[in-house]
Amino acid sequence: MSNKAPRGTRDILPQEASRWHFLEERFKKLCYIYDFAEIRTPLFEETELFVRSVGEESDVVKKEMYTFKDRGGRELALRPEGTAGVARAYLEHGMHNIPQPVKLFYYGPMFRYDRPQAGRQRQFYQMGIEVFGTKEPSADVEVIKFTAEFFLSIGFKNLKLHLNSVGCLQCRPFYQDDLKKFARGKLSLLCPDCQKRALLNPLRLLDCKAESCRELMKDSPQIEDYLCKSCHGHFNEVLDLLKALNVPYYVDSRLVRGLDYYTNTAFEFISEDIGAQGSLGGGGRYDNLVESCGGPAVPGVGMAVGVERIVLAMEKEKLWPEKNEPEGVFLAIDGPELREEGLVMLYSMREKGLRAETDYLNRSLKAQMKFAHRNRFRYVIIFGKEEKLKNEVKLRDMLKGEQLELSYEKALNFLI
RNA sequence: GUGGGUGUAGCUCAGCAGGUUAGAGCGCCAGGUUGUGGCCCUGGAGGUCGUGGGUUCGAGUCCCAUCACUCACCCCA
Repeated sequence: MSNKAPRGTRDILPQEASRWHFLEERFKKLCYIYDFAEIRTPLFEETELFVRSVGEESDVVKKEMYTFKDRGGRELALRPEGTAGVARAYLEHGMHNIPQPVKLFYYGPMFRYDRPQAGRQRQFYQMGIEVFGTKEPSADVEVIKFTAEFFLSIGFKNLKLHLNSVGCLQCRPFYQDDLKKFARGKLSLLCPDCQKRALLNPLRLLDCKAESCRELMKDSPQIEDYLCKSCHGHFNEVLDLLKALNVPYYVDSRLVRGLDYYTNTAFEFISEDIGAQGSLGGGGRYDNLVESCGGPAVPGVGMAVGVERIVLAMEKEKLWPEKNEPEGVFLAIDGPELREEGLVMLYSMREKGLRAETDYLNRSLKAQMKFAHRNRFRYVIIFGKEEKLKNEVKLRDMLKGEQLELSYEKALNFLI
């Protein structure tokens, strides 16, 4: 026992939790406006689901999953991302047989065993949306536009939308091959990581951070020259629609994503000021995902945003509103013999829906006043011997510093 | 998994080159003010100096290990 939250996890204390509520509310409101319906899937799934969808060779599966065997011998894994579980649920409940597209949103914790750093934890929260059942570029745009609107609605003005197409299963292999060939010629000059990438995951060669590698890869083959006709057309239409909708974007031919299921459109919303892990959210199209989970060939497109990263970035950019105004009533009961009568008042205030609180430690009036002030109550009702004799209470406005004497009933009427 | 930085009170940090009872500010509690918050003053509570070894007459201070935090790589939200 160390009395510490496990590595890579942390507590969201009340002050921060209220910020999370704000984000959740905005997200859910937008989902309602865009007609996405909520789905809640389990926090763990069969390990195999993630292996098949996210990809056997991906880092997420190879080294970041929390896997375990339950008492029945089932191989399970805490979900490292949200899409796979939603796709599984889509299949399991035959949602491919209802009118398409099916638009779902989710919200909750994800788990990846990775070394924590700024904006990266082992348990982190994502809010995401998915559109199943259409290949149309307008669906990609729906998801991107939603994300752009979401970030705008919470105050971001400087996020960059990076956009790319990673092609499909037909055209991507040609590109990957040529990229490999290109890299092979310079293998000895590349950094050790890139030497591995050249063999295993050539697309990753494109976004190496080493300056020397960037220089070497400068003249590498470009994905856009390899996109097949349909991928090319798809991508261009996405771009046209974004233009028409005034969503600014930046075509980043080096943008690749780590989850194997992506096809065609890939995008990320990037913040400049929260350190190395600057992606606040991202997503793309996954036309082979449902099929590779053993279902029919249902196309899809979706995205997820990281709550911790958004909170971080909003702090950096000072997007959080100032402390809220004092509100509610604190009932200062001065004298233990008045407690019973006071509590009746307290609960009657709460019945009326007022934020009402009292002291539970038999503290002095002074201490109670201090507490009311610190805890941002707008009013204090003082109920002591003096008031009891006159059958009155004092109602103090903590903001104005004024107070008046009146009956409790009148005070209550004033407050509600 | 790899590398750098950091771990002293609830929080932010001092602690000089190893030397008696470990400090400050903020916060908390109480009093100054016989019932009234904010400002001011006084007092009080609160510390296994991350943990475990080692060096030394003596370790918060030096060494090693370990854990955690942090930043970066890898990768991603």
